[in-house]
Amino acid sequence: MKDNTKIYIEKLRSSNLRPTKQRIQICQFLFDRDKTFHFTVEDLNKKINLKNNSEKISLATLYNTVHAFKKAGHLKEILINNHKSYFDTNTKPHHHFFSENENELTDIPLESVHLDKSPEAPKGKQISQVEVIIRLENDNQIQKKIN
Amino acid sequence: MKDNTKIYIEKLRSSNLRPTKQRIQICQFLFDRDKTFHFTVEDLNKKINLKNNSEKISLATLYNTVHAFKKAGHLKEILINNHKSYFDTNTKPHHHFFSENENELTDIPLESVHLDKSPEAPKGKQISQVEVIIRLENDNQIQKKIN
DNA sequence: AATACTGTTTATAATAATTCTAAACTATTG
DNA sequence: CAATAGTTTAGAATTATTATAAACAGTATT
Repeated sequence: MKDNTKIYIEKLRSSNLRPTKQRIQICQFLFDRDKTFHFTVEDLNKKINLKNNSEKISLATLYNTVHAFKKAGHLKEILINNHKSYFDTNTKPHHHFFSENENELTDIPLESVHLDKSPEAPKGKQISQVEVIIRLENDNQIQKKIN
Repeated sequence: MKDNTKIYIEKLRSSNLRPTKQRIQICQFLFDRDKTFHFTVEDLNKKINLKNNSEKISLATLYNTVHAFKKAGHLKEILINNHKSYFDTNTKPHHHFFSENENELTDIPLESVHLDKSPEAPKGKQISQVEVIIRLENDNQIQKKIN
């Protein structure tokens, strides 16, 4: 079991965030993974405070930290439906599937979407981001059986 | 001053909605316009109840009605940021600019955006909608003056 | 037109996600 | 180690929305 503490302390320092024990713990929870992790703050609260037998991290701290990480570019906020914000450990630009039935986000790799036509920004504005959300619903069409 | 009342009564009836005076009034407010109208329910509440010297329409009714209209296909819900739902009188599929500074939506006509590559839906799912949100920020780059 | 039926409106309470507040605490700097 | 400035915390406040249940209003039936 390797200890990434130093790495996260560095990561935090370089973002002008003091490496407190809460932040380090959150880093480990969020970033010690192979796969991208999608979550709401409420998710994070449940999971990080259930899993850990150590002291609880307050909800306010989770909000603060997640926003600080977002500001620092370590998390991307994905602005989706139903008055919930989803956060994503994958900060590279990418697009999303959104399953309306499960209320769940999945990444779409950047390279499997391409826009060959897009409007210019209005005067005084510049494009800061282009986001494609492909909404999915359960396939309940009549299935054509072949056999 | 033409009276669209009958048209709206028909519209409501054909959507299985009783033509109540509140609903007719909301129809007139929303649909007696040339341009597309983007609004939140809170917006609608302020505007419809300020403008009118007639009796106030309760917030709950505005929520009910807006959702009923959405269900009936007369409004489109656009799921944007900050736990706010914007509604749009333009129900044709189209895309949006979202100005981060003003927190404001603008339509992008369908034909000025085109995807020439998009992923397939996962098994058991079908694509219900593709939405492109182009986020804008104020252009505060150094302006190159030409004269 | 009176009746009953059912959908609708309303004020208010409830919920959910998030932000604010102010006091206690902790990392950093000198 | 003391001063200071950033951080955490519980709890209150806020915002958008939905639920509730009583009063009300269209509609259909007679």
